Amino acid sequence: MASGKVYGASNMTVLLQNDRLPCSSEVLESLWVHPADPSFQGSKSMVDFENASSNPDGAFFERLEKEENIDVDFDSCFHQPGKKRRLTSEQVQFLERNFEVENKLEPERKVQLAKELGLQPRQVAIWFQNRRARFKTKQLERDYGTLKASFDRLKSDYDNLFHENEKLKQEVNSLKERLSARDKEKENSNCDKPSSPDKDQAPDVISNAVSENGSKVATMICKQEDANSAKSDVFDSDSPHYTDGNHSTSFLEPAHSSHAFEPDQSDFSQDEEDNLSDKLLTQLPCLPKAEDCYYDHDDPPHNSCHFGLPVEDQTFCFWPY
DNA sequence: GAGGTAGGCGAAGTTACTTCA
DNA sequence: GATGAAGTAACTTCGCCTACC
Repeated sequence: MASGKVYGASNMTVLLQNDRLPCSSEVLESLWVHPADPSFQGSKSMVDFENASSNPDGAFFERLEKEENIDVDFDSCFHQPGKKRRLTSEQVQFLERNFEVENKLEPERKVQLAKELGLQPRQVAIWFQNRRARFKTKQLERDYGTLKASFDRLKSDYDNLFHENEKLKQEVNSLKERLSARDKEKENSNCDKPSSPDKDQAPDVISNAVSENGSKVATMICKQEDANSAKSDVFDSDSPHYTDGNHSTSFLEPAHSSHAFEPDQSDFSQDEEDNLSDKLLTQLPCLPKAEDCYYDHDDPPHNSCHFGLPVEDQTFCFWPY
């Protein structure tokens, strides 16, 4: 008999742990019937010590003392608070099946289960309490995993967009430098030839620049849109969608916060951006006007990824309109 | 009907023990 | 065999609800 085997009775449980018990383990071992045993029948699976002890003449324990020639210390045998009495795998499986059906325990069901398992109703209640606690812990772990995966995905998206944004800023700076160099060159030539101003010169520069980088500029516009949508994906604890009772889905919903991702303007002022953008836009008929980039909130384009953000919330707006 | 009390239950946290690597 | 970590039965405390007086 392995130590720690469970001996349950309707009014007491006994832990056999080698030499810890003052009464004979062999005696108790012989009294125990494993639930898998053919003789296992409901509450008969365990010794009914309550009935035994309630025997009018105390025959059970008298017999125990006689046959084993031992001094049965009832209290020390059966009232050992804090001693662990592992449930058998059959008992656990039975309880698990019942837990799947209903994780709460009505009094009648508790008594019924206790009867069928040969346990005390209190043991059944405690098992259900602990099982609910374990279930909750597992559920929290699952929720955490889901949230973390979502966070990692968003963070990865943000990092990609951030780096792309940095690259595009560098390209804009480079275009600016070329433009100012060309302007200077033009001024010098104007000094030499005051009549014959070439009004199309600057646009040509832009056009050339655009022809070289046109696809990238267009990409820039789209990416700004993406940035806005990515921004709106960030968790917002103030979001009305987040409630204790319904947090399982809200974390995937867009948060309408305008300050989650602030554009980095440390190395490229908004005024500079605006000026350049004005120049670019006035010379780029191929690009849509800014107002055309935004849509009526009630009728967003199908391919849009704005999540219905109001225009004023779109902090990545690249040019004035 | 309002207020006090006892009992039951569940959640959360803890303790003590078992099992296993 | 000793040991630490993980699992778990049982306990404690607290809050809430209900029945009863």
